[in-house]
Amino acid sequence: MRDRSDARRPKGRPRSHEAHVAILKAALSEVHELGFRALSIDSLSVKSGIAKTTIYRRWPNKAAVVMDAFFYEIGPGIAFVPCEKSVDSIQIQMQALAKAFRGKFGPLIKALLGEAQFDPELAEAFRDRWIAPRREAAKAVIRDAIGKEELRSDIDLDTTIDALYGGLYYRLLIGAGPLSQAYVDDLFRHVMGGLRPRSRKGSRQA
Amino acid sequence: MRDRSDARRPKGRPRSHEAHVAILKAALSEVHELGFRALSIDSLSVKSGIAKTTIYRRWPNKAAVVMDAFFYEIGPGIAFVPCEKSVDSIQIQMQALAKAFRGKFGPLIKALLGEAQFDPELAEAFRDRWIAPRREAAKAVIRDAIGKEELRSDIDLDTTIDALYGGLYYRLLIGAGPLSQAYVDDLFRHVMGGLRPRSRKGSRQA
DNA sequence: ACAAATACGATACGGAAAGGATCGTTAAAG
DNA sequence: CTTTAACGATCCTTTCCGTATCGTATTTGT
Repeated sequence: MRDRSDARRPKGRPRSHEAHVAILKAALSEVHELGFRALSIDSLSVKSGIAKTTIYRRWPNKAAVVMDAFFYEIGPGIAFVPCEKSVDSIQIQMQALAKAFRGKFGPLIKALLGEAQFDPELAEAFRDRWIAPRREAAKAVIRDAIGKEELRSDIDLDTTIDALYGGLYYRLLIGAGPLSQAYVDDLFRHVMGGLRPRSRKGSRQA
Repeated sequence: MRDRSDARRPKGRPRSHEAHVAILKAALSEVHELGFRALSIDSLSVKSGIAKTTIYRRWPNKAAVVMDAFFYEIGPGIAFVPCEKSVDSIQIQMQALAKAFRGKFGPLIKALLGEAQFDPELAEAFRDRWIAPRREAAKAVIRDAIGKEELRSDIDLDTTIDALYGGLYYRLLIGAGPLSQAYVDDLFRHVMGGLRPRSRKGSRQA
């Protein structure tokens, strides 16, 4: 009996999906209750009831497990909701991201980014799977906003994103102040001021 | 014989300054050559010739050692140089910081900030010793700039700093693009646009 | 000169965790 | 019923952490 998928199943015993999910769930509960540092492959093995060797067959280290667990839990993630004014869509998404940072995903993202400072593969995976898709979505919204003349036409998309979101990650990682709703609005307003087209000519920069 | 310092020396054998410096130098060479993760108290002990017990008498863990080593090496750090236009002073300082990030201090700061995600005491020390002094200096310059009407008078100092520097730390820690000179100028211009006083009235935000 | 206080070096120890190796068992395909 | 590959159980080595012990060295106070 073959699977209905087009790629036919390889020969031997297939990997257990139950085991996969059990490990991810164990990773989530451990990382939320005890934190990333206290989590170990050994503890995951005990908690999930899956042998340590099996975990090592699938992931190279605990950071990779937690990364998968993170995406397993967050699913499609924080998306942009369309608004009449595209800049509103950006602001709302920034608030949603900040809210996620304040909630249970904050410590998780902090841990993954912290660990990524020592693990190039983890860093690349984080960029590819978390950062890049959101940046692409943001670019589309910014392009829309430029098209509607809500933003200046001469801005650089990547720099714009960095200016808007840099402060959020800065506060998350450095903790120089709360990631409150008011702060996000402040940050948005401060940066936005320079991104809008000048309503009058003059005041050109050097 | 008592020291010339006003606070009289305590009774017993004083701590060895040579040992102190030897450990910091060993920490620097290890962290630059092998990286933070490969460094251990044991390896520091071997490299410096100082007993492990002595190291533990002075620092709680390797992160604290590396933190002290970092400040030992960077000394007064990256300061603001006065300019005729205060905003130029900010831009120059941002370039200097980015240059430090690109150089040998980049990996060091990455490691300290990465580790700080798991070590609240380290995070606090990093904020108090690295972040806070620079933010204070930046605030003084921004106040000057506001006084000279190079910047709007209604901006918030903290938010302004976050908007300007958030992108730099974002790129350092997430690595979504190079920290090039051109990037820093771009970031500065993008954010600055909204921080300058409007030369004409109108275009007020909601 | 001598006692008290304290740092230093050497050594040993127990524990946690990483990461790999072995091997008998189990679930699929042909 | 054979082949293939995953699984679970177990063992192992290595590294590092952090602490404890103890004899030695250096300083202050009397």
